[in-house]
Amino acid sequence: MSVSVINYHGAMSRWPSNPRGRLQEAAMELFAEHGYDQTTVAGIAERAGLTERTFFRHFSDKREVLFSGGEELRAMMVEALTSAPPEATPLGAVEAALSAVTAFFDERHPMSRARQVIIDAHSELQERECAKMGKIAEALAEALRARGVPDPDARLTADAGIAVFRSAFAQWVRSDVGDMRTCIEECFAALEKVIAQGR
Amino acid sequence: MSVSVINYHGAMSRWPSNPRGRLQEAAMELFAEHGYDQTTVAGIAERAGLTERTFFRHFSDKREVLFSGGEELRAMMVEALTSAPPEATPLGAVEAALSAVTAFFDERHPMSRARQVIIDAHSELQERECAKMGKIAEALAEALRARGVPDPDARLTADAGIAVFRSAFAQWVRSDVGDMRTCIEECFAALEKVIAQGR
DNA sequence: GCCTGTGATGACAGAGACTGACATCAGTCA
DNA sequence: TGACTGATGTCAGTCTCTGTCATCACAGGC
Repeated sequence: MSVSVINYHGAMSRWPSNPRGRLQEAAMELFAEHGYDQTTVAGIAERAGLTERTFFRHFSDKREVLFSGGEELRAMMVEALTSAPPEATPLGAVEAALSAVTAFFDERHPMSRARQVIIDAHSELQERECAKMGKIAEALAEALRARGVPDPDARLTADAGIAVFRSAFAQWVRSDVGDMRTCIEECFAALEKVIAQGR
Repeated sequence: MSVSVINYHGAMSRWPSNPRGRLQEAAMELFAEHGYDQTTVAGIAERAGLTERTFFRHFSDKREVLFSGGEELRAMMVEALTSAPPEATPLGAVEAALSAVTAFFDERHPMSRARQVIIDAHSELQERECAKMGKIAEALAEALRARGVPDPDARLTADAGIAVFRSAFAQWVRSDVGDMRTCIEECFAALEKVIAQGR
């Protein structure tokens, strides 16, 4: 293979710059065109002008190419929860964490929708998404514990927040307006309502 | 290979009876002895007196050998939710679903603990467990919709129930008494408390 | 301008998960 | 007795993922 492109140093190089991004782009395209399991890692790498081995240096496995943004999201939420005012209730702190990422989503509405279509079509990918949400919930619970909220309250509040997030995201990704903040507010209110109704 | 055992018809057979159970047992043993990723499917099959190919006829993948009980659990919960009195609140119906499986767990405390040790040691398995919980949540949400609860309430109530279940299970599996009903009741109360505290 | 890392990549081999196709065997039923 | 069925074995093959080593571009010191 012999490719010549301007790399991130502005110099000529045999290798294209931003290999991660190129791999993600190639993967999205191929998953959308032929489906997740009809796409091989070798095929993704080839379209990105790289090799299979290099793919696995950038992503721990085939699914991860669709999910590597998750760490950033988690970090934003944990940061917001941690820096919420000390007098905030556990649920208030979780609300702050959710509010902190609304802009992140609103900026990515079309991409999120395309990505969700792919995920919805393959249970392997749904599994990974579920796991990512679980990791975020665990991180939020840990951040609540650091604020002095004991278990099981910390875990329950974090899980409730993630439940709100999931419902809000489902609503947001289907809608055309793409206002994540409103979706979150509505789902928060709905959760409070169904709990207040009692059992 | 030539094995002679009394099969489930009471007759002599070349094949041991209950191949599924034998595979599950062999897998639990090997996972506990050598760890999940140090154990090969061929190794599990060999200990069960079967072949790798037969393993994959009984379980869709390597992880599933630890999780095939999940469908039973889901069915019990959906059944209980569906047959809850029509006047029950959404949260009340979900509580009925959780109550319906407490005995199931109390009967399996030592086995659940051994299984959890294995799962906690491997993120691949945690991912599958998370996905199974997600499937149950989806099934409960669907059962709530069938009772006339619209989204996002149905989804949120189901997710809240699963959050309670997860916290309760974590508490139960660590405790020595093994009273799942009490754990669920406590976590339910804790959830209601943190939500009532407001944001 | 040369020399020497250092980091990213390619090339290659191999283990292990999983699938498809076909053969075999035990039990069943006509 | 013979055909049928269901569960299994056998074998070949694809794909995911890993370890190892060679190569190349770039950076920094001399």
